[in-house]
Amino acid sequence: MPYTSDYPIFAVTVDIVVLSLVGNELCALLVKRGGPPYEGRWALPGGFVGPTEGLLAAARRELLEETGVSTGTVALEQLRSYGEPGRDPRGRVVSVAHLAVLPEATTPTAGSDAAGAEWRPLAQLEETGLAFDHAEILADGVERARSKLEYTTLATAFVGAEFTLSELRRVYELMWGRELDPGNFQRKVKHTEDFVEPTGETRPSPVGRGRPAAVFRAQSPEIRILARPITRD
Amino acid sequence: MPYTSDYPIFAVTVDIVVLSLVGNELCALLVKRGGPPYEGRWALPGGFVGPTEGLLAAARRELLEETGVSTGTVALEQLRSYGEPGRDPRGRVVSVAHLAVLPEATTPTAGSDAAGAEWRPLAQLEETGLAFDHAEILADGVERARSKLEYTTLATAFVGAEFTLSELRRVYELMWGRELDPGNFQRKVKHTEDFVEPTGETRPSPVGRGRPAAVFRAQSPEIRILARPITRD
DNA sequence: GCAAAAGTGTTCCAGGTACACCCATGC
DNA sequence: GCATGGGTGTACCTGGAACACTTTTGC
Repeated sequence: MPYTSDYPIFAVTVDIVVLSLVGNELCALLVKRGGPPYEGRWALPGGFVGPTEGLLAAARRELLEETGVSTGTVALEQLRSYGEPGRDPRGRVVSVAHLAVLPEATTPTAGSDAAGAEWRPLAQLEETGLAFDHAEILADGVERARSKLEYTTLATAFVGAEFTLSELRRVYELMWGRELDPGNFQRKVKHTEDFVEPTGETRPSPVGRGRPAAVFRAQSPEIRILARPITRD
Repeated sequence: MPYTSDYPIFAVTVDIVVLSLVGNELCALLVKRGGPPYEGRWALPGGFVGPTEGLLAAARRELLEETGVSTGTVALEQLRSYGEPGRDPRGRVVSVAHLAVLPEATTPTAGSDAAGAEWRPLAQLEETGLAFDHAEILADGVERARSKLEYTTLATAFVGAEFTLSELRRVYELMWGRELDPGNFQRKVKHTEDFVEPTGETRPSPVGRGRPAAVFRAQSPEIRILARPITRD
């Protein structure tokens, strides 16, 4: 009985929807629960917020512990909070969910308290496969990411520091499940201010054939609002 | 010492950014704090979430207690959560902020624990006038509302059940601080599906002169996504 | 040369903007 | 009639969609 309070007691956790495109599939970073409740089930990485720790700081710490990712440069933002009574059998727990987007290269390092962390393709998740209300949180995170591709530079968070416009287009195509016209995409992105800038380098096509592609980098490491959106429709 | 826990203890509150257009000014519903901390300062309505109460339910209850508004029909949604350590001198408090929008007609009824609730014009608020971090929360709420006017039917929440298109246009103009072309606004709104529908009535101009305006109602009481946005620029 | 990916040019069209103009009312 | 706000018509322009076409590579 280490903690006492005059107010109704809540525990506060952070859960993180970590998304990446692995191979040609949208994947979430999930951990297999090593103990009850929901032992053996997949869950979002996350954990309790420390008594003197900020919410975003807690999310950064959990992300670091689960993935080993240097979190300074990572796209990480608050998603929303989930606090229905009964969502956690251990007691009244409010979870402040966050959304993170990582480039494909990132390999999860087995975490501290997690039995194992893995990229799991969203297409293969069963409806009831996730612990707690994490399926709902994950769905909300994916929708937020799909939506932010439209009006922010979030797509650059899915690719490495240097990328071709085909790689960037692939992000949109996989996330939206829809093909985009390569020519129009190229022009649109290049003419949108504060989005990408050319490095001057070129890179041969991964399939061998075809003209080498110009290499770009994000104009800014932070995610910014685009002057004109990349429309989804 | 009525409450104990095995996990770090947090208290969870809801705070509500309640916006309305009163006269020709954007106002927030604020309460004057009747006790410490921040005694005598203006604050957002809100309070502790009950042990078995959902977050949205808590926000609804607080809104009802402060304003007497029947909350079934009100535009109310979660905004985001604020949980920096030190934001509340009483201890570690995470606040799940909500955003509500009310029509001008709404009069606040003096609340239970609030010394007094009043519509306060945002333009006249001093930077440091609000308790806690409520100035930041309020600013985030206003920005969310301004943004949601673009791509949802939120504007209808600022006016009564029946309204003219001039009244609706006034919502955009006041919130965005910019005049819109009356003719183009009219056509745009009428041709946007699932936004407004005519009642068949007309209403004389409030200033006496001029052609009477057709009366409309929201196509749906819920706030919906617009097929094509009302652009802000 | 041929296939394929990168990148450019061009045409067409929907929708927004600006603004002229007509309509319906009070005085 | 005149002022005023409601509402429609219209000409112009911008930006996106579709797609033809050129460029640069590997084989």
